[in-house]
Amino acid sequence: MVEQIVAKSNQQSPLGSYDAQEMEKRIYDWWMEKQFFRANGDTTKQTFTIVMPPPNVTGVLHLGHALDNTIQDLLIRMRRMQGYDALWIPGMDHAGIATQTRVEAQLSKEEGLSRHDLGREAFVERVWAWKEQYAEVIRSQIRRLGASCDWSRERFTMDPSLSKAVREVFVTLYEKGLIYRGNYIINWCPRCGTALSDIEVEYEEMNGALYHITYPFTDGSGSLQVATTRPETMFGDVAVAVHPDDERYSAMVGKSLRLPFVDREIPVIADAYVDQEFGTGAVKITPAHDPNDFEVGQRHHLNAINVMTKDGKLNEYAGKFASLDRYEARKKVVAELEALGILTREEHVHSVGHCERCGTVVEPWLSTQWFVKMDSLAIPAKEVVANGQTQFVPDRFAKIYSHWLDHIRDWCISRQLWWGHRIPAFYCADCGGTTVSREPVEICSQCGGSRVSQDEDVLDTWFSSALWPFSTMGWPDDQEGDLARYFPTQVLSTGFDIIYFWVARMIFMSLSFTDQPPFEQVLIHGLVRDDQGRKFSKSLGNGIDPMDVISKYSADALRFMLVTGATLGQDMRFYSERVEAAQALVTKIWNASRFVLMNIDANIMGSLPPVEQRSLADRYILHRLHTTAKQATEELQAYQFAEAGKTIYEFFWNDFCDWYIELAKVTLYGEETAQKIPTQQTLAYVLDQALRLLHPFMPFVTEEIWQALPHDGQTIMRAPWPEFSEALKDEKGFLEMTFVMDVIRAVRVLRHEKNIALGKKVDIILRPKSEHVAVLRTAIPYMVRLCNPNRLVVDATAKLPEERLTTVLPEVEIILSLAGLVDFGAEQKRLGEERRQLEFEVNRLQIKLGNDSFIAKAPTAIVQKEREKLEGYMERLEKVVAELTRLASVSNRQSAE
RNA sequence: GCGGCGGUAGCUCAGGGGGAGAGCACCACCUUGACACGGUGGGGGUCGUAGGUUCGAUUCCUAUCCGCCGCACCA
Repeated sequence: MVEQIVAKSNQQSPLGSYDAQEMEKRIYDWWMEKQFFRANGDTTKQTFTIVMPPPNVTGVLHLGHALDNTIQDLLIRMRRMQGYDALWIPGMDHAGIATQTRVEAQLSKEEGLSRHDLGREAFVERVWAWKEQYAEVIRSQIRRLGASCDWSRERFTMDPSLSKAVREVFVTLYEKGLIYRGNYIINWCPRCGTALSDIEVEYEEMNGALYHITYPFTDGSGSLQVATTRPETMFGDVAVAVHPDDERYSAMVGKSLRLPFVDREIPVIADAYVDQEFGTGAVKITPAHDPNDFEVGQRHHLNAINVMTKDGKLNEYAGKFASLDRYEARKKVVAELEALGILTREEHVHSVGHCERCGTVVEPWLSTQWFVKMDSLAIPAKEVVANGQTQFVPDRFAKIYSHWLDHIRDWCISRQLWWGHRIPAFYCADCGGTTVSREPVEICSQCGGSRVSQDEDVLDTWFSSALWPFSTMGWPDDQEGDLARYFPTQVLSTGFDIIYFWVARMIFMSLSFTDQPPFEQVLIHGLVRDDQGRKFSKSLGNGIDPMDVISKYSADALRFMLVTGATLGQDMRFYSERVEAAQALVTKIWNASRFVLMNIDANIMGSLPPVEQRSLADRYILHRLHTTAKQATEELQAYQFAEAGKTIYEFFWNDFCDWYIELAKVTLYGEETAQKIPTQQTLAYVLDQALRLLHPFMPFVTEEIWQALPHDGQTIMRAPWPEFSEALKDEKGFLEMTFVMDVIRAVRVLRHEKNIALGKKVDIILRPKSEHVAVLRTAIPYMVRLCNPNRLVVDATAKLPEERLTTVLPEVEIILSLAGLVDFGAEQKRLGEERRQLEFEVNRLQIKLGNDSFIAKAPTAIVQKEREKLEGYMERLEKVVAELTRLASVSNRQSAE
């Protein structure tokens, strides 16, 4: 017994007008209040975990963060709906140099003070205040994006427990001999006043000069010319090197040269490092200011003379040039050497290292720093990627990763900053001993003296970031809770620019301290660029604030645009037109949902109508829904976000809105009441399921609509993900409806070509092959609504009127009849064109099928398919030719009259 | 120098051995009771170039040109 319910077409929709800003805020607040983001620890469920790459507390999020977070949220939401205990850990990074620099700039601007004026303790307090302020800004931005991360587990790299992890790792590595302190040449940023690691230096090609300087021999036997780009470092020269095989210089090896200005005697040495072809073939050796020279110096047991101060000025070793800035000094040195007639110059392009943070030219500088010994750590890190335990997506990034590890050098981890994790090393003023300790040290471990002080420096920010996947889960203190349950994580999503900085380091640290790689898959996405393909940068002023985009459109639209804007690993351009297109989809979903809500009765649940009550259109849309769910799920699980977005988009817009809703109107607005309930049920069911598929892309609008629909459960966030069910597969219904749709489309095309407006009724005669008669008769109500016939005849042997328009589909002839309106000449021309095209296809296929090697070698399925195509074309051609023949005789008769 | 990515419709991008797709833009018609951020139709591409493999190449291979990006060297 089916209760008769009449659709109330004038019923007020529970959905009002679409107001993204109000709605998105309200829904996010509600989600938070209900704690839907919390991983619940349900042990009957499998876990799915992502740690969010912690944004720097320096400032605001950009579109790259928005993309990264959307990808993660998409995955987390899908997995949560699939029944996983999904955990997404948010947090922030203290970003040592960057944050300190920002606070220093603010301090200088607002109070005219330097950090030294304030003192370390007071300055660090300022940075904490800054951190609190920006952390809140960043949190609110992440929320506006709709991120369903577990805020109850938010972490900061300088939280006490994470700081403890840092000390634990440092001390352990030290004890294993993998962390050491030493006097080595490092990259120094004179502006930031700190050491940098190799990867914090960015090389840039610059126009410079290669200077040839003549150094005289001390014995008066002439001179030797060296070539250098950095004459100002000559005060640190301790030798001149030539290649051992270089005959020009072989007699000079072992002799002494006199260094101009400072009159120091330096030897000529032979070292294979020298390239005979370059410059003069003689290199001045300055171990304190060039990494290669440093090595040469070590090999030859030469002293290293540091001639520069921390801020990039020459020191007392430079004699009268002391206290000059390095570039000022270069000018003066060059001028004086020129005046002495012992310098010449040639133009020279070379690459110069710059500080990644501030752009200052870095100085290779000899100083005492802490290092991580990398060779042994790199081996397992390479191995887990090589053996597939950890996969990069796209996998080409694995090569970049491995290449880096193959050529890795020790990691300089000390930074001469105040903001960060203070190095847990303590030095004794009495015995000079070093104590490295997890806890504060009062007494020297070596001499028992009490005059100990902690190392002034802090650790590289990336040292703590490297521990993020496990330090956020309670390591080292709590290894039974989250760590045991949620580690290792499943996916990491990040940009290719931090594969070395972060991804590689997390992998080797996790392997060292948890014996597991930190994630199964690493998704690498490209950069978001501006509409001209340029990087966003402050200097270009082309930045786009994602929050502005959300304010103008919606987070749902921004998310959809970002995540469908490019293939993973590929850069994308940001076009507001594309956000508009995404917004159009959001609006379309909204409006279609309003239609559904207006047309279903209150007690219609989103359950399916019984099979026997389903109309052809119902069967069609259900089949499409389930193939869409299958395809989209596969695509999402393969991280093909753009493809998945497109799959769902096409289903929703083309199949559901353009076709199904229009077909549903036939029953909803029709007289046949028995069909109304199944139609309503189908509408509600399909919309519900489609919203679930869309939810990871556009969480807000889907939640809002889902709440308005009849539903089970509290939130769409935890509604089960649509599964592809074989029971709903209905290939036959799908093909039959598709056939009907082709007929409808053909009628519309014909009407359009002949300028017969849809409002004008015409007689329509369909002459299908006998096996299609039943389907077409069933579909008469659809065709009545969508083709607007005066009279509609479905009959393979229908008698045809003289005045008619014909179009031939593979299995059916379509005839429009309209007395007095047919232009026989124009019709001949139109069908002539149709014939031409059909002949072209027939010809093409005949050639193909006439090719013996095609028949012999192509897969039989392909051959079969081509044969069927040929058959179809030939049948159609035959009918078109017949109609043309008829038209010819009619027009002959007419002209004869 | 080594390696990678990209070159497909006017624009932005998918796709990928069996006569090429989407969005936007464009043209025509349509204010039909969810939606003009809409509907119905339509035009538009020798898939960078040249070879090769193949029955068949836009897709695979090689070379080449153009654009972009890593890495290394650079006295």
